[in-house]
Amino acid sequence: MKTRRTTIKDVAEAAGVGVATVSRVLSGGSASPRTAERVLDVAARLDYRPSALGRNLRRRRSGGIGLLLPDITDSFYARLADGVLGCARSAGEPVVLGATGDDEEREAELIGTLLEQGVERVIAVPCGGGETWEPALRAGLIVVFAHRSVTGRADAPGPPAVSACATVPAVLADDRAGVRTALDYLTGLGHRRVAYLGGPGQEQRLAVFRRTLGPLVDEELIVLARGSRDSAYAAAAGLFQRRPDLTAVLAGGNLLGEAAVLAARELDLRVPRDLSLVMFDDVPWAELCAPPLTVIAQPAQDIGYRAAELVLRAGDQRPRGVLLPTELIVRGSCGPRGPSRSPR
Amino acid sequence: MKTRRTTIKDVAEAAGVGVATVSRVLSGGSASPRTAERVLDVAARLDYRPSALGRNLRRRRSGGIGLLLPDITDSFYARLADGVLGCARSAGEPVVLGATGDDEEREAELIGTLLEQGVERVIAVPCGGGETWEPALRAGLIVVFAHRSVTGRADAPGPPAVSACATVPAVLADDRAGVRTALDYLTGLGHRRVAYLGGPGQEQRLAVFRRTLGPLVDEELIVLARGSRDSAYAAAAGLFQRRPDLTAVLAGGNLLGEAAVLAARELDLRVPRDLSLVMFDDVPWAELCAPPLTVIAQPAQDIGYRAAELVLRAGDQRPRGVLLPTELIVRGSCGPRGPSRSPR
DNA sequence: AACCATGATGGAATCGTTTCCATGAAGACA
DNA sequence: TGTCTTCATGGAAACGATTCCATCATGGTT
Repeated sequence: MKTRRTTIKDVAEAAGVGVATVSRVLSGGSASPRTAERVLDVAARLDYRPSALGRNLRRRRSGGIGLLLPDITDSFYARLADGVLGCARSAGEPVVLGATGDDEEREAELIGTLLEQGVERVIAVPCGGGETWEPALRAGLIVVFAHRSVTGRADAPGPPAVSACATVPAVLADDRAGVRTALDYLTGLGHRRVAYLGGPGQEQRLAVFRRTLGPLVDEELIVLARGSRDSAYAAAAGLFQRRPDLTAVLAGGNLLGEAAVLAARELDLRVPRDLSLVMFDDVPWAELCAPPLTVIAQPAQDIGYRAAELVLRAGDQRPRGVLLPTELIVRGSCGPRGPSRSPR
Repeated sequence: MKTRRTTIKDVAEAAGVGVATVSRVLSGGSASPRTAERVLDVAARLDYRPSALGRNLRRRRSGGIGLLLPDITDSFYARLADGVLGCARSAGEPVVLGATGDDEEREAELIGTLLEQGVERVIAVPCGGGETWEPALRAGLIVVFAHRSVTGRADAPGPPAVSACATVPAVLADDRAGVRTALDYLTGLGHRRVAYLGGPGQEQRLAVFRRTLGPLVDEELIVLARGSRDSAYAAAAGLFQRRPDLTAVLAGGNLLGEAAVLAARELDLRVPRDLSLVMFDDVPWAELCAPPLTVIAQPAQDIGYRAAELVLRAGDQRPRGVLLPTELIVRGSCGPRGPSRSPR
């Protein structure tokens, strides 16, 4: 009993006009008011919905926005996705979601799938570098980076050629200001041994961390985890055990922050008495935590929304990038430097 | 400098065969080993990737899985989505995501978009009833419900016709057992006035709640919120103020649980001394909360994965549904019934 | 009245694939 | 050797839209 969908041809016949006319009426081309009305009427009566399949083939691209995130399970990326979804909905565009797991290979694979699908607009939190994105750009993909951007890797061999990725617009939170504010706050409280607990793709933040801390920076206090919860916990626990003299931690993401709280609790470190903690990204549970966490809020949803706006407004001269403000929200996880747990 | 993609025709020419042969070789049809090798070789050399656009048009459907969720920002749905993503990736299928906001209209709209795109396989946490889904099913959509299923609304007028939705497979957590276990636990601790804080689409749980509690049930202690955080908070705060005699709450989701904790704190109710709390859905922050929350864990990711399996395995006789186990995880948010705050 | 500009209209080509069908070659069997 | 079966193969027809282009009607201008 599967009844064939009504096609443009059906509408044309029923309205007694040619398919070209129907197409024109429906996509706002020129047509006489009388014809237009009749076509619209018939189309409505037959419940005609143009198939995106035919259109896409003809246009040699499928509408739709690709969205590549490290992990949809991470509250930050989920909110970012929500922003994209919101903007896409008002534009009537479907969103194709892919999780990269912060793995270059998987990212490349997903880009391939999108390309195959004819998706040509992508919003990505990139994990791969130029080697991943340059080919995609060459293939005609319209890309907007969100939250992170592809920086010419310092460790890349060969001449520092200007990467095509540099021309990709990026919607970023103002990490620089965020890190600075947090560090000012912590050093203002008297902390001198401040650790950084980072995740993948945080070169930018790390650089600011180093620069801001200046002579106070201690490379041993900088720890990078991979994307997973386990890895984050291991990094935090390892750091705390290795360096009992540290008095404050800046966690570069809510997963890292969670891990820090857990590890601190496990090692019987009292927050904020023994250890002050500032976390990047304000999540709902930051307030529920004991003590409530002091955080650097990032406008995750806005980032997504703006990125979607940018990627949809292709062709126009697009701004090179957008920097959205962060905000330090002081709750209860930081205190003045107490007596160090084990002074050197 | 946009260079046209290589098409099947290019490959055919370069390999000195017909396009039909290339198509056959690439999709595993019959071909002589010699030809096959040559075609494969040429295809690889030209970096040929078949365009999904052409294929989709011909097949009159685009591969891909539609995923309709109330809110990607909710940790539970995010994990569910992650499960779907995992399964879809191993099948090489793209996933089109849509957020319904638990709004029937938006859901219907999204279904329309998917249909238009030629997506014919959908995993949904439905919010609309038969009026939304029946037309979709009639249009040939292959649907699997996740987490909730469409029950014939008791309040629907007309004869209780067997809805086509009843034939849609559903992957559900064992709510019945979850609610029972939680209630047994709470009543075992001596609680008699147990409230239920619910969200949209929880008829099933609510029914079990009423049945299990039996004569103890108090309709005034049953409060339903809409999907948003604000609404959840209002519901919780309202409930706590209205009925200071209640001693335990079962929150039907992590948003509701969060709201309950917040509202309790705001009203200076001590958990678990003044108020015992059990929350549906184990989220990472449940452990970070003060006190750590006792929860009914649901296998969100599995639900997504299994649903994806089911929707991909169309045609085969599919099981009617899958019921996945829940687990009560006892932490610190429940205690014996203390002296009631204001005994009647 | 002849001519031109304008705008509505429909036929047909096109997008890149899959798949039906006809063709021809090669091998099997009597 | 003739016939029949089997199988690889390529041409061509879909699929459903958009869009180029030629045609035709209309109305205004000289």
